Amino acid sequence: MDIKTLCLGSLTLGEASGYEIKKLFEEGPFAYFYHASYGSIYPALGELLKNELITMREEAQDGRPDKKVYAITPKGQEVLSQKLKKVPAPDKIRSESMLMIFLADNIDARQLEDVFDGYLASYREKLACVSEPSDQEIEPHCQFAVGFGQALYSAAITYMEENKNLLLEPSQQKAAQ
Amino acid sequence: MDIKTLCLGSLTLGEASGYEIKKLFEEGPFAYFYHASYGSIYPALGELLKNELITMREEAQDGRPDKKVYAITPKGQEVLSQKLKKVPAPDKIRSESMLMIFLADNIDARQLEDVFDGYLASYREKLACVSEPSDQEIEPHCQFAVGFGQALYSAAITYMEENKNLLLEPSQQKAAQ
DNA sequence: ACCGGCATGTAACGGGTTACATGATTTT
DNA sequence: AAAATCATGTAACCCGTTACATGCCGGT
Repeated sequence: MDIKTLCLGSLTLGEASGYEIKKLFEEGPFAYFYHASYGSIYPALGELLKNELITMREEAQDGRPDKKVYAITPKGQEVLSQKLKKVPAPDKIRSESMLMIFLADNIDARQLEDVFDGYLASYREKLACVSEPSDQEIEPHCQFAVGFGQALYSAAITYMEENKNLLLEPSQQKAAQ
Repeated sequence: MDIKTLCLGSLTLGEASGYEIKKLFEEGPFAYFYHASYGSIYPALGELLKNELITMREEAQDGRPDKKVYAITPKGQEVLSQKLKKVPAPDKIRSESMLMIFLADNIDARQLEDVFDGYLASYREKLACVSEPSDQEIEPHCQFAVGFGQALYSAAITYMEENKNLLLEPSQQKAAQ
């Protein structure tokens, strides 16, 4: 499952430009399960267009640069359906923040607190972003995805708030076993 | 933060072989925030050894192949501390399962249910794995990491169980807004 | 005057995965 | 007899990120 599939999939939700697709997975409520940079999205759209899996229409905007609006074709729909037929690969996560917390012995307390606070702040931001009411009507399965993100972020925030002491208390009291 | 840093960091927890490091991030309680394959770990260890950031000792075992046990050197400790000084990059997640759920319109109900069930099962497995009591004494910050994983997995499982209907009910009843 | 947001792209570089190769031993 | 686990390693390949390049418009 590569970025081409991601772009194709995004376009089943409606027309969009490369810029908009990027925002969807960088800032939007769906940022928690996938993301991609311009350097992969624009070339992907180029190839999809070449293979006629999508169409492109240039749209002039006032006060802003033109944009290229892409839409999926029937052929693209078919290819997408085919690509989605295989079993999904297991999740791949890479969290440097958690790695640093895990390796906390090797960093000083000051920095550890910075990492912790930054991580917590990032979750609060993500939660806020995923929680802001959308203007559009949301389909049930998108609602499911959004709610899933909310649930995860909330759990993370709560846990971090309640267990900060485990990490940052100088007197490392241990729970009696 | 690359796999070399990961290996170096792992070795601050104690000596280990490449095989053991892989298991730590593939099966162990820390599988949720990072992982790496042999194809990256073995070369990484090779380079670290070449740079004298780690040492290697071959250990014969009965009934099993020999293994190469690596340990971090003072120089390695220094390099690690240095590498951990920068601000951690934001988390990178790639969940094909959630992407498929998000694109549920493009797959048939039967497969969607398979994806859902598989995803839920994988979370249950992970939770079980992260919850099994360790034989070793755990440092507070490792405890924090383990607890974090538990909290996230639990939240995911609960959410999925309670909202399966959002995704799989044929009668897509919507909540009144 | 400058910065941030909108908008599209490219090219080099690197990093890691996948697949292959090998082999002993234990479990089924 | 086959499959799974332990154990190490290599090499090709590919995908994606980073950084660069460009430019307009609106707000401060």
